[in-house]
Amino acid sequence: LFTLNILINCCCHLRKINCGLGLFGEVMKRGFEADLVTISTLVKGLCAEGKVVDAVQLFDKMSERGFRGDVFLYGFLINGLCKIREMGFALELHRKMTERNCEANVHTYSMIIDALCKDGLIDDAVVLFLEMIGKGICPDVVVYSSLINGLCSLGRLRKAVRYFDEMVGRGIKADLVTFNSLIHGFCQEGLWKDATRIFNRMVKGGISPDVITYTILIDCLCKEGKVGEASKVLELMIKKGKE
RNA sequence: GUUAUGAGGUACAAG
Repeated sequence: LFTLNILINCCCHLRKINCGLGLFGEVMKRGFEADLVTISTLVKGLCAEGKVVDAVQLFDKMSERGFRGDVFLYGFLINGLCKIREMGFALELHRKMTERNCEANVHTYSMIIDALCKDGLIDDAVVLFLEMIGKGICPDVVVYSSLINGLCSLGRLRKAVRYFDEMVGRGIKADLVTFNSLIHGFCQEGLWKDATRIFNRMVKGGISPDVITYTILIDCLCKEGKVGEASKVLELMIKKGKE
């Protein structure tokens, strides 16, 4: 069975999930029982090729036979469903997971919260966020950044800043992605001065801007017609790159 | 011994 699992994994890496499924069928016929790793590997492979629906079906079929998944397997499925924006199914699976005594973790919540934010369903995301805290699961920088990013893309900057402060208040350090999201949010509203202020705060906090940070600022400044400012940022970037 | 140095967050452009 270990051999089978390794072979299936090879198929997945080669993006040949059908070969993996073939092996799986062959071995099942010979009376072997697939285990958690077999199913997880197949599910992951299917999701990687965008065949999320097949992955869910496989999982359901195995579940009928008494198979029990773990948080990781549920995580793979939820990840797949979130990527294709099947949030109804993702939420349902998340609920089922809990019912089956498989506790959700920060990753499963994170994937769902992020996907809801991307769909502009911030309020639903916040419900999940509160539910998570209620269960004693601590949101991390990724969860907060997802919310902040979601709020920023809707232009709800006040709220975004509130979550930022709440996060810092909890002792969670904002990272590069968090700052990039905030800077981008302010830029989108044309508030490039505030964006620059946040940029400076980030640098003071010891976080080095990356190419994305500079792209956000330069893009925004150019679109605002502040080409002079933009070239200053560009120069700064080049100078920093040489340090 | 296997999925597993494992699953989650940010820009522009392209499509």
